[in-house]
Amino acid sequence: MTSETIGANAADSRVLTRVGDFVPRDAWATAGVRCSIEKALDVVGTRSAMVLMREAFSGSRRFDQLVLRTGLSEPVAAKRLKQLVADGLFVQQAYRDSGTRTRLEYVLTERGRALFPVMAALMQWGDELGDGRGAMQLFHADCGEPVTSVLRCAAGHEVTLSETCARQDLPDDQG
Amino acid sequence: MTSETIGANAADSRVLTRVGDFVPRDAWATAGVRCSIEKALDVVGTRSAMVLMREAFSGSRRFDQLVLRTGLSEPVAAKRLKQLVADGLFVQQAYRDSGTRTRLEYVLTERGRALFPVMAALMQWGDELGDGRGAMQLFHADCGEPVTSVLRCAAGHEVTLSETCARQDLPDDQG
DNA sequence: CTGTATCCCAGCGGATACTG
DNA sequence: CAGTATCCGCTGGGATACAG
Repeated sequence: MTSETIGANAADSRVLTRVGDFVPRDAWATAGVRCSIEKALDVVGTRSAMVLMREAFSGSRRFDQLVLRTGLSEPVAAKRLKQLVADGLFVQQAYRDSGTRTRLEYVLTERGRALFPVMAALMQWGDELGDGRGAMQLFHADCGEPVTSVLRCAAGHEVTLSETCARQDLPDDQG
Repeated sequence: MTSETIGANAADSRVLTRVGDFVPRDAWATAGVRCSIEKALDVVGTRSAMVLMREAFSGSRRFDQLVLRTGLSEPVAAKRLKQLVADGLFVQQAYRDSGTRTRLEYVLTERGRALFPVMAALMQWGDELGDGRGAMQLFHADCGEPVTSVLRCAAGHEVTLSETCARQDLPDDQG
């Protein structure tokens, strides 16, 4: 069975399928809707965007540091940072260090910080590629245990791929 | 403090920093190591790879379905699928439907399936962009509750960004 | 049905030089 | 220090036509 009603919260007219089954139709393309994955990739779909976010999570805030530590060229970093500010992942905040000059630094917004689970999951997946050189492991500061990205439902269950269903919010003109 | 020892598991010589603090140096570039993020992006860093994975998780296995439902052109889909097979995210499996002909279908490997938390996290993040059209919500099949991507430590604690530390495995020649 | 071959264009990203 | 201007090569991706 490819489409069914599972659980009270899902009892509506929208498309609900077990992940791994077929969804009923070419929903995205037919509806002229960009799916969430594509919308996300419009913002962080480039290597430069991702490595800048990575460095931002590592604490870099100043332009020269971001350039140095990402290995990007200045023009690329500047262009991408400008786009990321426009997309609301960074804000530019004035700050002044010991000297007198006031400078701007790139500070993650809530939307930018919300990308952390994506980065963590991607990092975890990337660690398992290749020889393990350059691996980065995350830890819980409070207890020291390693941190992984998992799927969890609102009832607190840890959910695997095969236990997951998907519901698409399609436009009104869907039959 | 930017570098410290937190918890027993982290008590070694590698770089350990609170996420959000600075790591001590330009570790990636200096060491000539591609970080896990970049390694992951080498494989799934393109829009075509991501939408093909999305459709694979939705159950598409045949070439024509993957082409139709991703909206990619055949040449792009073929090239990317070939690369994803080479990278071990898909295997091509023979199957035969009611007719007599044997065909190949693209089946996710364990490595491919391991990308699901990334896709789920990215989908979740992308849902919060824009007008909500095309949003896709995941549910736990067993209880119907919505599923989200979270960070969890081995001790079972749910971990936020500010509670997370990172340890980098740098090459031996690091001082 | 499952691709391949060819051609084309747009965008990413690097190098270099320059500005406030 | 924090970018901008310009130029250029590479790759991603689409269109079309063709092949097993």
